[in-house]
Amino acid sequence: MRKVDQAKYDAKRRHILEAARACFLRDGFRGASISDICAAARMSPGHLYHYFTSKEAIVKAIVEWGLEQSAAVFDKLTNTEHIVDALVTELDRRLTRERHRGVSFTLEMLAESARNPAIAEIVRRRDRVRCELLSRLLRAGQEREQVDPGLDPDIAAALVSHIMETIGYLALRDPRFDMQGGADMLKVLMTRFLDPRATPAADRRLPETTQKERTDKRQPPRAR
Amino acid sequence: MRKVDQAKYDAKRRHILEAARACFLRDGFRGASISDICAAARMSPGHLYHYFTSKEAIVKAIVEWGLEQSAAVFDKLTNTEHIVDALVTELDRRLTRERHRGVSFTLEMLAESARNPAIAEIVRRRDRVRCELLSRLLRAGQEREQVDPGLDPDIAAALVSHIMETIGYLALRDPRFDMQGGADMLKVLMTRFLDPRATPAADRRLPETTQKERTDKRQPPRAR
Amino acid sequence: MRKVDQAKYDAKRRHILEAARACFLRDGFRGASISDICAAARMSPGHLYHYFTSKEAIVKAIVEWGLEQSAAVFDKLTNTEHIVDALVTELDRRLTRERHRGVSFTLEMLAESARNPAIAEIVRRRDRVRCELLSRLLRAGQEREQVDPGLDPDIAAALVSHIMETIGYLALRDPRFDMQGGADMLKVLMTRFLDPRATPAADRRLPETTQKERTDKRQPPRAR
Amino acid sequence: MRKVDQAKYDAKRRHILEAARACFLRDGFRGASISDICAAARMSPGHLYHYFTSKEAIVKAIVEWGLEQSAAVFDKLTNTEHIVDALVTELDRRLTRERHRGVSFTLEMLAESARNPAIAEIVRRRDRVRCELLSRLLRAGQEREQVDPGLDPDIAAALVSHIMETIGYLALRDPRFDMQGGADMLKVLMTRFLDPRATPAADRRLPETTQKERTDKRQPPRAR
DNA sequence: CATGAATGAGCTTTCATTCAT
DNA sequence: CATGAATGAAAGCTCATTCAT
Repeated sequence: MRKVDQAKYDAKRRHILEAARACFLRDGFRGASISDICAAARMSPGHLYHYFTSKEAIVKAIVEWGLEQSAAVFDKLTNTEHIVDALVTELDRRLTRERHRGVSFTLEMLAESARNPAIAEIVRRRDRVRCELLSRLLRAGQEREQVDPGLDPDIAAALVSHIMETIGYLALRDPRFDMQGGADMLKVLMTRFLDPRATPAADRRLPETTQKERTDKRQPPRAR
Repeated sequence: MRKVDQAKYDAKRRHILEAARACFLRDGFRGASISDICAAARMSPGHLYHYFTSKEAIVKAIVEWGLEQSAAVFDKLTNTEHIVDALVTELDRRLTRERHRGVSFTLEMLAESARNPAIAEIVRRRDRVRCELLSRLLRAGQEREQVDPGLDPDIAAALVSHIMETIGYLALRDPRFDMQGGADMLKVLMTRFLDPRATPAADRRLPETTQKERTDKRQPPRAR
Repeated sequence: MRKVDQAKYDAKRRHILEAARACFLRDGFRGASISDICAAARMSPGHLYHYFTSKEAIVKAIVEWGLEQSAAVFDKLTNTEHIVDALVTELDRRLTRERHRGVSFTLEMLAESARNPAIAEIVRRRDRVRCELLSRLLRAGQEREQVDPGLDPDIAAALVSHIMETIGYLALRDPRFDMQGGADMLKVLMTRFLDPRATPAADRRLPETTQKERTDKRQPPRAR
Repeated sequence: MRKVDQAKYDAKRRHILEAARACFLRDGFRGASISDICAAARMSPGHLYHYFTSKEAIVKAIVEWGLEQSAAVFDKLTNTEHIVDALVTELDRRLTRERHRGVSFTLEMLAESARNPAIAEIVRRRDRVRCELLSRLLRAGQEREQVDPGLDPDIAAALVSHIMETIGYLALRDPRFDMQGGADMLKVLMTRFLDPRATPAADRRLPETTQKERTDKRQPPRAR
C-alpha cells in the first residue's frame, strides 16, 4: 500500500506546514519556536523532526509551496486581456483582503537572509523565481504593447516584485490606515510606471477636448 | 555642576548609541546581543543598563536620532528648486552609496513590530513622523505645481516612504544586482508617479519633433 | 516447521548484527543510533526490536559473537609450534592489517562499562572469557617451556589481553604514526615479557661470539 | 584591583574544573551533562558559559591541567638515580592508589576523538606532549645506559604512554582483581622491555651461582 | 512478520537582565 | 560611575523505545 503511505506522509507534512505557517505569520521566523509549531500541529518535537530536518527546512517548504501558488497566479495573469490591469487588480485583491497578513514573515525572512546563509539561499531562490516569472509577464506585456517597451524587464521586475512583497506592511503598521486608498494609489503608481497609455499626470488639468482627442477608449487610472 | 553632568551623560548615551547602531547594522536587531553592544562600546552590561533600561530603549533612541536626521534631510529637500527631482536624487544617492546597508535592520524592525508592542510603538511613531514630513514635502510640491495635485499627499507619502525605506533590499539580496540600473529605474518610477510634467511612457515612441514642441526645458526621465 | 523458523530467525539476527557491527565500528557505541542500524539493516525500528530488546542486547550479541571468533583464534594459537611467536604474529597481523579499526568501539565499551551496568556485565564477561582463553594459552606455553614459568598466567593474561585490545589506538590517534614500527616494537615487548629465551636487551651490544654460544636456533626479536 | 579580579576569575575556573572533573570521572564525557556539572559547581548554566565557551573547552582545560602535572612528574622522574626504576615505581603508585579512577574518562576521550574533531585535537595534543616528555625521558635513560639503546625512543614512548594511560582499566573492570599483582607484573613487563640489565626470564631457572656472578648489585625485578 | 508514526525527556547553548560590590 | 558575576528560561534538536496497524 505504498500510495496510501505516501499520501498520509504528504498529508502530515502539509498539516505541519499549515500549523507552521500560522505560527510564522503570527510570530515571525525567530518568534515562532519549534515548541509553538509542535503545539499548533499537536505533535511532539521528535515526530516533527521525522518530517522536517530543521526549522529552516520547514521555512523552505513553505516558501516552495508559496512559489507554486505564485507561478499559478502569474500564469493566470499572462492569459488576461490586459496585463497591467490584471496585475494591479491582483495587487488590489491582496492588499484589501487580508492577504497581506504574511508580510511580517516575509520582512523577517529578508532581514534574516542578511546573516543566515541557509535562509539566504531559500530567499534568494524565491526572489529569483518570482523575478523571472514577473519578468516574463512584463515581456509578454511589451510584445502586446501593454507595457512600456523602454523598461528593462528584469530590473523592472525586481522593483515591482519587491514592492508587491512588502507593501502589505502599510496595513500592518497602522490598523487605521486607509487600506483601500493605499491600494488605489498603488494602482496609479504601477499603471503610470508600466503602462504606455497612462495619461501624464498633468493632463488631468487640461480641458476636456484634449482628453477627447485621445484615440484610446480605455480610461487611464485616476489618482484619488 | 548639573549642566556638566548632563552633558557627560548625553555624551555617554551617544557613545552607546553609535556602538549599538554599528552592531545593529551588522547583525540586525535579534542578531546583535547586549553583550556585543557592550563590547563595541567598551562598557559593562550593568553600566549600559544605567543609561538605557532595555534593548528596546536603545532601539528607540537610535530611531529618534535617525528621525532628527530625516527631518533635516526633508527640510533640505523642501528648500530645493524642484522637489521631485531632489527627492529622486536623494533616493539615488542612498542606493548607490552603500547607505542601503542598514536595510536589514529596518526590515527586522518592521517585522518585529508585528509582535513586539514596545518595538511596534517605536516603529509606528517613526512611520508617522516620516510620513508627516514627506506629506508636507509633497504638499509643498503640489503648491508649486511640481507634484501631481490629484494625489492624496498622506497616502502617497506612506507609499513613497515605505519604498524609500525598504528598496535597499534589492542590493542586499544579490550582490551582483545592477544597482545603478535599479536606482535609475526607481527614478523613473517615482517621477512618473509624482511629477505632472512626466512624459507619458508612450511618448517615447513619438517622432523627435513632437518632443521638441514641449516648452519645458527640463528633460523628463528616460526609462533605461 | 519449527526448525525452518528458527533458522530464519537466526539468519535475521545475524543480518542485524552485521549491520550493527559496521555501524558501531564506524561511529562507536554512542555515535551509532538505532536509526543508523535500522538503515544499515534495511529494517524498521519496530521490527528490529522484535529481534533485540535493546541497544545493549545488540552489543551483547556482537560481543558474544566476537568471543566465539576469539576462542577459535586462541585455539589455533595453542596448536602452533611456538606459542609466543604465534601470539606476536597474530598481534602484528591485527595492527598492520587495519583490524584495529574497531578499537574506538572497544574503548567506548570499556568506558561505558564504568557507568552502565548492563554494558559492564557484558564487557566483564567478555574480559573474563578472553582472559581465561589467554591464561590457558599461557599455561600451555609454560608447560612447553615457551613461556616464562615465573609469570602468574591469570595476571599476565589480563595484562596482555588489555594491551592486545587497546593498542590499536596507536594507529587511530595519528594517521602518520609508523604502525609497522609500533607493531615491531610491540613484538619485542611481548617477547621479552613472556619468552624465557629472550635475549636480555644488554646482550645486543655484546660481541658476536656470545650470541653464537646460544644453543637456541631461533633468533630473538630485535629492537628496532 | 585587577589582581584580585583575575585571581577570583581563576579560582572560579578552577572550581568549575574540579566539579567537572569529578563529574567526568563518575559519568564520562557523554554521560556527564552540563546540568550535572552546573549542579556540582553550584552554578547556573549561563554563568558556567561565562567561564568556558563549550563543554569541549572544559575538557580541554582539564586536559591541559593534567598535562602540567604530567610534565612535573616526568621532570621529577628524569632527576632520579635510575629512570626505569622510577618509572615503574610511579606506575605502581598510580595503580595501587586509586589514581586509576580516571581511566574511564581517558578511554572515552580516546574513543570520542575518533569522530569528534574538537576532542581529537585536544587528545592529539595531549598524546603528542606526553610522548614527547616520555621520549625525552627514555633518551636520557639511554644516555645513562639505563634504557636499552636499541629501542627507538619515540615509538617506545608511544607504546609505554598508551599502556600507562589505559592500564588502570584492569582495576575498573573487576573490583576483585588483584591490583597489587597486576602492578607488580606490569613492573616486570616494563623492566624487561626497557632495562638492558633485566635478567632474561630464563635465568630464573638457573642455579644460584649464575645469579651471583652478576656484577650488578641491583636485583632485577622478579616475576611473581 | 513488518511498518513507521509517535513519544518525551534530555541534550548543549544563548541572552536579556539584575545585583552585590 | 562602573564592574562583571550571576541568573534562569528558553531555544533547536536527538534518540531509544513503544504501539497501532
